[in-house]
Amino acid sequence: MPHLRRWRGPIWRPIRDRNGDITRHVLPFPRQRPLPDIIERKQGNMASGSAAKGNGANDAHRPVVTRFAPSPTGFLHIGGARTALFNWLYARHFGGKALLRIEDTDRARSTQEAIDAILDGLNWLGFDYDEAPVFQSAQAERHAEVAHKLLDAGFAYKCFATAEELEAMRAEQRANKQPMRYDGRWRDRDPAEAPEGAPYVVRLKTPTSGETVIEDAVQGRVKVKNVEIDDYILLRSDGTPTYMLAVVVDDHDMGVTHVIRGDDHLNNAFRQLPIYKAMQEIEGGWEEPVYAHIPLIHGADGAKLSKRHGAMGVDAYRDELGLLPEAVVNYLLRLGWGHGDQEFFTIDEAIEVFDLPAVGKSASRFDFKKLASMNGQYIREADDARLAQLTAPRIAKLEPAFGADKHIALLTQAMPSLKARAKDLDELAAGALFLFRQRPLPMDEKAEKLLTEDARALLGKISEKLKAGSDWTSEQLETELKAMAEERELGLGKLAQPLRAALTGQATSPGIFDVLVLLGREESLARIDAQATDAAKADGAVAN
RNA sequence: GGCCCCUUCGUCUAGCGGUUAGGACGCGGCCCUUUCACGGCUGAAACACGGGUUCGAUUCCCGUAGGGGUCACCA
Repeated sequence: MPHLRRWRGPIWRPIRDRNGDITRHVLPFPRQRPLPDIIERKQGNMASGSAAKGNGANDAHRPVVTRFAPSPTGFLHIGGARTALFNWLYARHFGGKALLRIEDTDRARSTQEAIDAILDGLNWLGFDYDEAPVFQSAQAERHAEVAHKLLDAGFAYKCFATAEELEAMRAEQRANKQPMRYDGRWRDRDPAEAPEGAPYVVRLKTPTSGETVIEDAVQGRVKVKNVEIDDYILLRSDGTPTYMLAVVVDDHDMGVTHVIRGDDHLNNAFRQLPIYKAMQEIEGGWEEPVYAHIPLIHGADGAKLSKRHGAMGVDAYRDELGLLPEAVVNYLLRLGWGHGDQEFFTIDEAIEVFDLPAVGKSASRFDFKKLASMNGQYIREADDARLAQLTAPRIAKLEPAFGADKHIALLTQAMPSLKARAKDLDELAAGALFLFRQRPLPMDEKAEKLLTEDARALLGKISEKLKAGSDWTSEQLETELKAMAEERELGLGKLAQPLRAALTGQATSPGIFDVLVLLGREESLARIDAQATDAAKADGAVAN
């Protein structure tokens, strides 16, 4: 038996900031805490002398801080949504902080539209964050500052190689089947040898011997030889920071203790660690985070989920697929993570039991069928009024006569019998449509088939009988129609199916007595009479 | 190609040396039934392969194969 809970609606939404030329987003949270709080705590840790000892298991001495760091070059897709979920759950589980950072250092590819979509998506899924989101682009000066500290302390150097030069280098490496990486040509060269005023990038001086070990909270112990890590770029020739520098600086400045992200970043961790180590040496207080690289989600065919591969924005799951956010979250939770045989979790249960050791190590495929099934379960458990609200706009698109204000009550009333038959909001809308159709009622093919001559004659009798009846209740109608079927030695189905066709224009619908009651006496009789063979038979639909 | 990661039913997963290898989605059957659903019961369906370690491997180790990720002045 599923343990379901009413989903609480969004608690926050993006708003625009008025000062400056950049439009910012602020999350109006109650949970906000001032930044100095973090800084003090971190310094306290330093003083206590508990040096960052590799990235062991969860460092109990540091309150958990996680972050979700999407780059706004596209919409929030399903893989990002799951990363966000895991980060959020982990923080909530340990009573820590969940933070959000927009990785918009690539100004050319970042768009406001994408930022809005991401915030909107997170909002829809129900994730709240403890501080206003950090915009990475706004930290550029800080990133450069760190780069210069690295430079001054000899952990980084200036590289004057031109783009053409590097391309030639790579071509040669490719030709010789050598690993393609920067060869460190400016690592030990005197900058004075560079042409006067030539542009340069700042590269990190990574260790050339030994190996780096990461105790990943999901992947376990992973080792990489340091020769594999090249001297990558920290600062571009225009002085702007690269992603590799920015993540580390921002994670440090935000006090992030647990970096939970897709395992496409696993290799990056080995490149980022040297920055922590260098900065730790330079100024201290740069404790390495715990890494948790979660496996990617693949499409149904096993290939990486991409834009053209079923990786729609989460808004499409809401708008186009008509799914409930709690179903999407629950499905995502069970992709790559398990808790015994349990399939359904309320968000509170998820917070209660979620932890990293139960995250699997292998990639998983996205299965729409299972998502749909889960969504059906959640629809059946969902509040009727809420479902009516969500369904109304979809009905309006199908039937112009539908008006939410005047029909919402009926829709809500019908919901209990409608929702057992739907897996998403579109099916709900389709199933509800007959209630709001105008006469003459359109008949689908199967309904037409049911309305034989005999059936139409029978409808006439039914009409007579029902007109004579007093109460228009489910019980009363059932009694009358069953009695009628018995009199005529017919199965109830012989009676009910033509009736259903006349009332709904379809061969399938909710229970016939429910339909009768929902439609009401007047409308029901009108629809029956429109199909019944009467004295004057005007073939087909007769408007009343 | 170098490096890194992964491998239980078709799919998502449970299992953490000894199990009739469990659950869920999907699929088949039956029941319920006025239709369609819902619900209930039930069936078919998996440890990639080869070596070790061990009294005993799905489980631990090493290979092979297959899959994935990553190698930018993108993030």
